[in-house]
Amino acid sequence: MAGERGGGELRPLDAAGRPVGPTETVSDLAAAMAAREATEHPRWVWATAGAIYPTLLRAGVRVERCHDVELTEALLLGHAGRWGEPRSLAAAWGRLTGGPVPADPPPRAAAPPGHGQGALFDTLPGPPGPGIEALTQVYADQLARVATTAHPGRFRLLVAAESAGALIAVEMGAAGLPWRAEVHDEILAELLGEPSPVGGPPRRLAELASRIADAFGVRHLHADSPAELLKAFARAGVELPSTRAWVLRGVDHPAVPLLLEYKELYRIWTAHGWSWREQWVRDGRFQSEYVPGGVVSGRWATRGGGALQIPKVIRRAVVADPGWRLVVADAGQLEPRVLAAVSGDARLAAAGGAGDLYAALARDSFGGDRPRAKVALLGAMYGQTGGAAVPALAVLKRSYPTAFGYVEAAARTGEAGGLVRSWLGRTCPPGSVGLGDPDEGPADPDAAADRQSPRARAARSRGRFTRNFVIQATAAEWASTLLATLRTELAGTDAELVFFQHDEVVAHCPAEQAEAVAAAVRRAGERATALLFGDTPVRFPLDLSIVDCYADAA
DNA sequence: CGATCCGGCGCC
DNA sequence: AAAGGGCGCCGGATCG
Repeated sequence: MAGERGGGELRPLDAAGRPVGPTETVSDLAAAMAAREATEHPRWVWATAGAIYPTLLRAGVRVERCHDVELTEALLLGHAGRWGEPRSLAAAWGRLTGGPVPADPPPRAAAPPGHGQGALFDTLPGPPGPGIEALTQVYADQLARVATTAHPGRFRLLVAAESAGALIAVEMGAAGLPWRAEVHDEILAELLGEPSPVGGPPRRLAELASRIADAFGVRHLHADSPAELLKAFARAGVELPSTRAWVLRGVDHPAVPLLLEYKELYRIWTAHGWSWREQWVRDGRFQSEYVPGGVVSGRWATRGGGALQIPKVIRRAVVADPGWRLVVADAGQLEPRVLAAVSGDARLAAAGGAGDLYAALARDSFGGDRPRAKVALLGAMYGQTGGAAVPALAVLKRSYPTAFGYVEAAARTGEAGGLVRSWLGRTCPPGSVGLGDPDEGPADPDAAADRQSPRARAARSRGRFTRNFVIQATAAEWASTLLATLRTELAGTDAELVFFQHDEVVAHCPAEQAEAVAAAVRRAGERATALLFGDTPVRFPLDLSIVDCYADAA
């Protein structure tokens, strides 16, 4: 329990969360924790890693394990169908004791490196938080609540993985992703031309903008304004529902290819251009902030810099330090493999034992047509109802009824207003009642889908969400279990985890350790599979690359 | 004027 | 191949 000025309180607990010794007040919490870490390897129970671990890391203290009360509270509240209630230690304490339940503080804004980073550790001495007694009792209560879940063993794994994720997120944020500013500059110059000295669009964008205006026969056109574009197209006799790229691709007009290029480059300029680099890259590292559990499905989110949306062309700027390597691991076909494992469909599981699940599926049931097999499986997991996927979906339904039934059941539950859970017990949020606004809806009244009532459309949308949730959330669990295991595996090496994106992890390590790190990633993948699914025939192969540059990863 | 919504697109 | 699930972030448009 952290106090002011680096002091704090410590209390030893047993496995059930009962105190087994007196509370000790220390003046240097980091030092006291470091000492115990070295000798006892405890699981630290604290309100939340984000509030204390950055300070500890800065003091040179790494901890092996923790129990994150806030993240656990969120998981338990969700499981109990109480999504959205405050999750802080103080709130949990209030619910436990019948005291006040404070609202959670609003999420902090992203803090670019070197600007207000202090918010992470120089916390203003606000009102004193709940004391160590509250922490102890809430922890014991959480353990008891976990034991009452449908699958306590799985939920314990979920809590452990989520808590480990909280540690990794802080460490990864502190490490940063190796980033070569001069390479980034070269990419930008190549794509965009020279930056404008006055801060306007760079040369190639300006040229494209004027050519687009020419193509419409006007003097000026705001090419990044959808409204203006729609008007311009309308004047040219082309009525469009939107200016999305895939809509434009079907339009025959001389401005279209220019616009598509403009959109692509404009995005890079605004989202990952020079000013982005100045804001987010410091001392050769892109420093974002990772938020485990930031997405309802359990995927991580990030705050700042759009770390999970780095365009592929920009990844050339991600380069290992001299003498170091990047070990990049990507779990291929993760979501269909998850479906194979959780559904208990023996035939699909057998296909999941292959290195290429789609190919095996195609051989088994689609006459060798791999693209068709892929469309069918993706369509089943995302809830596709139209287009070319429909006949393929029928094949899937006939040949893999158990797997098909699994996602269908999740969809039906969602459509009926029910909740679904991941394999380890993460629960989807409830749908907002009355979501379907009768006024809204696509303009075209002839389209069959729009003849449905808004209520029915909302229900179908909800069904697609719950259908996907059971897969996406379980995939996130597999990935975070891998990550937690990998972190333990790497404890004795110089490797640092520097990036994690849903089903992909990047470690940065001395070249001579790269093979060992790659082997550790493989072991971590096998361990994650065994921890989640036990003795399953489904394999979860990893595409592994040892590279200098992220863009060179397979 | 700032706050918020929306269209659009990057990633998985 | 089709346009479906999850996000964060940008600029423009609009609201108060």
